[in-house]
Amino acid sequence: MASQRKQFPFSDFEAKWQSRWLADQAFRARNPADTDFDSAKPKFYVLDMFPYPSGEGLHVGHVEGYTATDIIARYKRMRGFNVLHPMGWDAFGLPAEQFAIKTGQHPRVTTERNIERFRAQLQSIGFSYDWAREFSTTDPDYFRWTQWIFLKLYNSWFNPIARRAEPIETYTGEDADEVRLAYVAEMPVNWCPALGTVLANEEVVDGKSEVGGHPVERRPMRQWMLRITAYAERLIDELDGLDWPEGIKLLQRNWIGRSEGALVKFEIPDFKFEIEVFTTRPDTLFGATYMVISPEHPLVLEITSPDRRADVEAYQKEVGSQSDLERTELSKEKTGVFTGAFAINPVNGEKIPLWIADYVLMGYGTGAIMAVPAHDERDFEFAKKFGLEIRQVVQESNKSADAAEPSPDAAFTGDGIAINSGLLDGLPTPEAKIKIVAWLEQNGLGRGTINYKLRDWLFSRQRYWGEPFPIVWTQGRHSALDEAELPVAQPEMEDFKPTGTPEPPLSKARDWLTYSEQAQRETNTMPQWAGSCWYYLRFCDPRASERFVSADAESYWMAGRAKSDARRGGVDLYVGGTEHAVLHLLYARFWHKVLYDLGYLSTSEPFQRLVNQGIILGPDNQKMSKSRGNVVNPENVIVEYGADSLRLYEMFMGPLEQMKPWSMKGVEGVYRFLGRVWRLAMSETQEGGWAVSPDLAEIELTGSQLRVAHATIKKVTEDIESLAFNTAISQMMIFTNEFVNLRPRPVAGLRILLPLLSPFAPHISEELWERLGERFPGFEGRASSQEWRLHDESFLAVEEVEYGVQVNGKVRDRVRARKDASDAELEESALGAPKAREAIAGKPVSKVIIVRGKLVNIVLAK
RNA sequence: GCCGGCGUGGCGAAAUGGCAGACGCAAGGGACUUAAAAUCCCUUAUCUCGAGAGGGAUGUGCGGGUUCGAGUCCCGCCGCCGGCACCA
Repeated sequence: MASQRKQFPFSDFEAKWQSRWLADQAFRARNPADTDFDSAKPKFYVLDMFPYPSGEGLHVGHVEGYTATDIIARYKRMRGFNVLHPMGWDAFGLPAEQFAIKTGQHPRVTTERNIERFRAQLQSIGFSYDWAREFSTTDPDYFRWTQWIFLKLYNSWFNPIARRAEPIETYTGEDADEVRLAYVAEMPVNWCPALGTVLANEEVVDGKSEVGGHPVERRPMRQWMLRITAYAERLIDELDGLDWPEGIKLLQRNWIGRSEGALVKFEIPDFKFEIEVFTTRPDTLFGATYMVISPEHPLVLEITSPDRRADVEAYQKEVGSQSDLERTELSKEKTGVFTGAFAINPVNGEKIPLWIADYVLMGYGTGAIMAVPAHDERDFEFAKKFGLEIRQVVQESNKSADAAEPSPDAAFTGDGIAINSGLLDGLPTPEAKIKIVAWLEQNGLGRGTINYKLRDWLFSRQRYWGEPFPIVWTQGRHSALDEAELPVAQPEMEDFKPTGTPEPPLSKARDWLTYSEQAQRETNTMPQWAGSCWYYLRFCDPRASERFVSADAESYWMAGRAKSDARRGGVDLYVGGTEHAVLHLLYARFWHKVLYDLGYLSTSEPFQRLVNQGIILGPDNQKMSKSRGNVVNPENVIVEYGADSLRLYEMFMGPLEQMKPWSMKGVEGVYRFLGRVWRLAMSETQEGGWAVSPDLAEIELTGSQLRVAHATIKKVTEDIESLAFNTAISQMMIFTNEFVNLRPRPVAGLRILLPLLSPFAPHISEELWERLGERFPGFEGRASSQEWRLHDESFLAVEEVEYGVQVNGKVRDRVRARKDASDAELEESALGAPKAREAIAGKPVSKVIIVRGKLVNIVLAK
């Protein structure tokens, strides 16, 4: 293909337009504080998930989402919006650090080189970013404010009454360190020896690190945590107003994992205390025949009777040595041991045995459960194995009492009618829940509560290439640095390899470590998520030096359409991959809410509308991967077919959100289409160059040409609004096919087409617009700076419409009718159509249904 | 196992409950050309009747249902993809 004659000389003009756009700052967005700011224009903030600039370079998956947002950005500018369309780099991260360790080069060097390459690649596709706003999360001017936000978290607490974050000074309790949104805790964490760092739960997949697939073990370590659990409720509730895919909202809801239930106190008679359990089925309390606590529960050894001690300790040891993967092995049989202790079931005073078992997790609820084997599958399995009593207390509503008598061979976990349950007998499950919770509360034995699966966010990493914490330690106590001391940069180090122990690499920087005679710096760094948690805010005002973003810029760009509801606002359109459905999007929402609570932001949600682009598969319908050798490099596509073809193809492949395979033949198809657009305006000269076509003439568009033109304006406009780019392109193909063979050819067609095409294929549109302007009037300025033209409905009207004639729903014939034909006329002409008459075959017609402009359905009597 | 999403020609796909397959790819035929490339035109869901012109039947994963009318709505399955995974 490369050797073939080019359809159009894209390589002669694509780079030209790219450098003109840069030189002219053509896509510069003005802030309210700028002198040339136009306050009459509405704003539109359209954002991409900024890339990690890896050594691999840009991927076709990046191009997909970035092209979609670029079309929107260019379109909105033409519709008269003040458009913010920025790009930057999420450049802290493990790959750069690991590459640096391997090669001995400083991560800053490789990071800068990768950024150069990414920027050049993005510019070679003609994206209309405001490059004056570019920054990297690794810039000290940026991470200074990342650290500043950390200090805000550190110096705040969540007031459960007001349900929002407040400055720590408003906390009246004894120890502020217990409630800070950023805190230090000794807890079991995911330690990855191969990477030499701890990882967040979210970064561990199947017991292995998400990056690199190295084994991860659990070990207790002292770590920085962020109290995201305080926001669990709001993070769920405030999803409601967002224009996000329902599936993504659901993923977040499930991740946060809200469960309504009750905390119930079980007295341990041999000791002075009670153990509390969380249950979602308090209505089954009468069926609780034993109790299980997690092997890691702090009270285990205290309650264990002397004769059971050896067994219990052995079991704890066994469980402790297991990896997460082994422990959660699904097919695994239930294990556990009896502690020798008993608990009292508060509803009936029964003494029930207290076991430990690894199916009860310390991290969820209270780390203790009441076991109701008749109505919980796990408890059932456990009870069967260890011969514990199974007592039925809920009866399936549609079964008779006798049928429920014999011990069932499976747990019944659905709703039903309470039986064998004293005061609850006869009540349906939902009512039984309410009644028993009220009873527990009256008797001080428990209370209704809501529990969340979400855990606090493990926020420290043992890495070099990340934001250092603005924290110093003095005699074992942490304290915050003053804001004036920011940024805290990493020290220059020769050796930033992991230490092989949980000691972070920064601990090797002796001079840097020493803050003062008494105080030493915190040596952990922040995770990569930190930088991406607020970059969309910085884009509003990337050079702000007095504040993380100036208030006027923030309130302008993040404002919502509906002034009545502060929540509705933020980025107007955010496009990226589903892989960030829970992590980045949850973390960013959390930070945003904290900053909102503290009064720094004007909206409580960062991203009003979210769209996920689908994955692009290799030509073999498999996920692209180096090992499969099916990776398509966008650079090669640009060389062979040009940037416009790449953009257009990725939008033409299918619906944006759908997964779809790559096809080079498909690229050639849109490339040929662009060739036809080119030849609409240009003809080849004797010398093999191109000149404005002599076939072009100032002639009036015919009625049918006007109809196609306005149908195209309408379709393209509507389809851009609904992100249905594939069908917008189809319509422009129809338009082009209509005009390409006309001689003479009305130049007016190009005046309509080129601006429509310019958001999709900006280079060719600008080039043709400019060259046509040398011969014809009406091509002033640039294609991309024309006002977006709207269609005129009157041109779409047709004189005569063809109707399908159905008999009993089957098309038998077709008739033509005047546009304004009456229903009676339509019916008459349909009944008279020869094929229809044949199908009717003299049978009586019971009714006739007319769908204006479409069809007539003749329904025969049965 | 639970929760989502998706099943339409040879392929990517299109279709406010209203004539299924627009647009593109591939394939076949033709025009132009010394020839090729490029370009342009025609055909192309499946089966079937017909010499032909032109008909007929079937068809949106499978089985039911609602409706004058279902790819689209409802119920029950099957398959693929994604997420969660002992969360009490």
